Amino acid sequence: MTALVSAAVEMPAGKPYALLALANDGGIGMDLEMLRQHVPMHRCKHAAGQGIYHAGQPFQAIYLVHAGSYKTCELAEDGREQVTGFRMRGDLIGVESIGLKTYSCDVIALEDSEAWELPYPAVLRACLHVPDVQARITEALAAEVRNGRSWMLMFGTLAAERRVAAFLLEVAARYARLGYSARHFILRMSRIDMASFLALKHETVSRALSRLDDLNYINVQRREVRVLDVDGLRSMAGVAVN
Amino acid sequence: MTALVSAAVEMPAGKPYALLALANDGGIGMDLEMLRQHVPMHRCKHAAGQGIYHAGQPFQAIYLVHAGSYKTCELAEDGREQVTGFRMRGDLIGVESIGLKTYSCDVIALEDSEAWELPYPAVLRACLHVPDVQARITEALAAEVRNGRSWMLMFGTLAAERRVAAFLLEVAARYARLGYSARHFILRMSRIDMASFLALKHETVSRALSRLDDLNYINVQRREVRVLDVDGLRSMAGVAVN
DNA sequence: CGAGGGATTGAAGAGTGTCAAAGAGAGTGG
DNA sequence: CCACTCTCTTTGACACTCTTCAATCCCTCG
Repeated sequence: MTALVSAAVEMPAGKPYALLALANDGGIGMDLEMLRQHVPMHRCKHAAGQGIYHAGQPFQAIYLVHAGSYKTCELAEDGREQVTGFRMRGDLIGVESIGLKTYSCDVIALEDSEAWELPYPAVLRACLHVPDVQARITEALAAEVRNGRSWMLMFGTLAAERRVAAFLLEVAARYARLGYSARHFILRMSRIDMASFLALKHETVSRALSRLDDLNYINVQRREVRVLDVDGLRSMAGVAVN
Repeated sequence: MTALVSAAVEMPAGKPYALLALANDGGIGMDLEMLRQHVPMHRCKHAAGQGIYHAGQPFQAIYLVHAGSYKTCELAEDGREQVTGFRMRGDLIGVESIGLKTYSCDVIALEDSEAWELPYPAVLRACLHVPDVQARITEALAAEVRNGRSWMLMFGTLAAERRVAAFLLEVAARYARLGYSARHFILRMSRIDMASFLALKHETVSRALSRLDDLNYINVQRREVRVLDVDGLRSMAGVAVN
């Protein structure tokens, strides 16, 4: 059973990709090979739970997720913690710290994952030699700002259940964009991480998922999700059903 | 009384400034005069309630707030609405829409205000001729991403009262950065806008302010705020008091 | 096989939201 | 200049969602 599921949703990490995508805002086209000529890319593997970088460490590079998935975490002085996003294949990590001496957040692998390290000085040099690199980064950052604001809209206007529905639709859309099934997938993050991101408690998330299951909008068993009624989810998330 | 207050907190809009600051992340230094040589800046006045631009209109320019204040609003397909930020003198507006054909949100004046329009094609040209312009915009965008994430941390981890306390401290800090009093200021936005931004209802914001008043952390009368106990506010907002 | 973390579910309580009413200012028109 | 209107704000009472605390179950990993 578990093996079957894995086969159905496993990511073909070896498949080459030519898009540099960021967050949830569609692919940002850039010729990876051209970039590679100017920027030495180091492959970095991370075990589940391991960090790419932590807040306070010197900012030296940005990262491109190659396989697996990561969470970004914001930390407060008094110990409060907040998951601010999840990154998967094609997402850029670390751009939020551009302009700072040190990284502003933590990035932690949710599973065994791999990211490519792009030393920032080399990226800056590439901006001068490779057309569009600078513009792409700018647009990617703008997309990330928009992304954050659309999550604000969700937090501010949707109740718990609807928030969870919106989250599932977003996850499904991201899988679809990567070429995987939007109808059947495995959540990479724990209920606790999901709850933190959604500004809820993990029990509330669990209950919301159970209720979506009861409504036959989805079928959920621990981290495995099957979407049964996309329109039901959409109307719940406040998205036009057409 | 009202006149006295106005005098105490009025903004000397005529005072020239040499910093291009964005959002809440400190000033981004840039030589405005040098920029002006390459970018024609049109002064745009907006009456209270009037919009600079609305979601869906063609993206043609970014704006630099010169006087007054604005709110940015995100809109959902089903009519839900969310205030995502407040902008004041020195803040850049419109950068979130870079890379799009149309603006992604609404920007509305909270009072009679003035913004300088910077046509985006001219800004792009300036990037080629004026050193650092591109880098400044990139860093400003990165700062905006960080800013959004720190608000996420606040939403996700602070209860209503503490959220309001954090908001007041942030407003105070912004006034201080502009050279005004951090101890005595006028909120430019309605309780409803404040509540939307904080993901609360306006009655809850009103009650939270009343309670902060009862605790003698602040003194509030409609939109006029006096900060009496900064440390009290800070500890409530989860910020180190030292 | 046991240990431990993650997930689910229940019951009770706190914190916000909702609904309603009333007061205070600002702006308008007579 | 004053009365009037309208919006914004405040406050109360009550309802309800979400959180808290707790117990149980399940899966994974050593």
